[in-house]
Amino acid sequence: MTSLKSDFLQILTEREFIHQVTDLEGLDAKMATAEKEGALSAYIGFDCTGTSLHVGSLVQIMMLRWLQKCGHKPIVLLGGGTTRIGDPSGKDESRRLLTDDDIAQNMQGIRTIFDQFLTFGEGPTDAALVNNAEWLDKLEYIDFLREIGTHFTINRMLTFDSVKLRLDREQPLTFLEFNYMILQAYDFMELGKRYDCRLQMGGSDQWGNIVNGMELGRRAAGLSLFGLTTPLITTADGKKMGKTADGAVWLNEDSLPAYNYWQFWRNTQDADVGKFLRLFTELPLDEICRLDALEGSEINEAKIILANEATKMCRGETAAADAYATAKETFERGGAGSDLPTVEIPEAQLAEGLNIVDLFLDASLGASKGDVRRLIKQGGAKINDQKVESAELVVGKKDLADGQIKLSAGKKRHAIIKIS
RNA sequence: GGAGGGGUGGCCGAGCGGUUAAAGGCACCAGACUGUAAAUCUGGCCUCGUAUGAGUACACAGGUUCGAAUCCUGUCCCCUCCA
Repeated sequence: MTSLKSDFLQILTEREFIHQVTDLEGLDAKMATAEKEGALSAYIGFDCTGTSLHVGSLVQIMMLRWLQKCGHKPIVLLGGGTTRIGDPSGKDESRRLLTDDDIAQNMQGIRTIFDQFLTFGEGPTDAALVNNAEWLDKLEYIDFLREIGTHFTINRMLTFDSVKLRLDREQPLTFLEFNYMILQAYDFMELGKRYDCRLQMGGSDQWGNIVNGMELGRRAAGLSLFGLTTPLITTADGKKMGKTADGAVWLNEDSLPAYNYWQFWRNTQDADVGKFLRLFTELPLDEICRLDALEGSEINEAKIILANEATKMCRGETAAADAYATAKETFERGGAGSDLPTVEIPEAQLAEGLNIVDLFLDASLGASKGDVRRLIKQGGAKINDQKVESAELVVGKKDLADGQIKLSAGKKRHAIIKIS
């Protein structure tokens, strides 16, 4: 592999962040100069379709973080404007339109995530958070068409995957959605003009959109722009990363408690440990190399480090430490750590006695009564680490140990019952 | 506009009058083995009931029949071919 002159691209390459780059040498030269003489600005756009982002966006966020570390300026572009349209890329049907209130609320949630990963401010390498509604909402239709629309041919737009997918399947693609790519291209140009932003990064599905933006920037504003995409991150068994059966792995504490976030990383399969350490932690590569080489049960050490590092970055030092302590207490000593999900029930109710099945349901350790009964029948239900033998069991105050009751469903799911 | 095919459980997909809560696969849950891996094996996987059982369910609404996912009628949606 050729060695790169810029720290940023060197790191990204070594850690396997890069899928495609429009002009690697050109960009490398530019970044290398910028690293000596002043920051280069680069941006990644994020949709505001939910109140949080999930692990799928973490690769992009990590790139922005590295960018900042290497002395450049990361720009987080929130799609306050474009989310009003909805990106058709990779979707075979239209999404329902979000209301402006939804979008505003989603932006609020997403913003807090970036505060964890980046340093914002006014300085040359401080991150900036920009909302594309700032310029998109103000567009005048005819002016826009004359200024921007002339640079796009329908012939070319029809060749884009996002469009082709719909047309091939005879799924409707509305004119509204058809415009998405133009607006994203316009974003890039606008950021180039306003913030001297030269590089757009994104997932591999954004390649087309990014290239469009570069071309528009060149034609309409004479800017020389660059694009870079990351590969789609999959797990060793070929699944899209970050989607578990219970749903997405969210980055916001409100959507997913730190303990669960930690557990997600801790449960990484062996084959993915090295890859994840490279992408989602900032440990030095030789350290990662050492950890990745661990075999047998020793690799668990690497998984713990992965979980600690990833959680620290996303949720902060304390949250990571608590999650780790709880995991240690629960799994290594068979106790009950304080970070486990806790449910409070009134003292009177417990004094009367509660059926074990209902208790499990209250603690969200089962989907239905039948589900909990099955669990008990198969020997997966435990109360204070004692196997529950019968679904008839009535739980009362006598079961309190240290003022709480520990329930377990299988080896990994635990909950604490406390008196309110 | 014309002709044909189809809509089944989280997904894929069999069934085409009774033995069908519905084969098989995937996903998921538990157990065993382990390392809170992976792979494998075992059991489970609509709801309620300890259970014999009951209630819902095969796009939707009606009908035929002792009995319907299976037959008929209407409605909605999808696909393929022709114009």
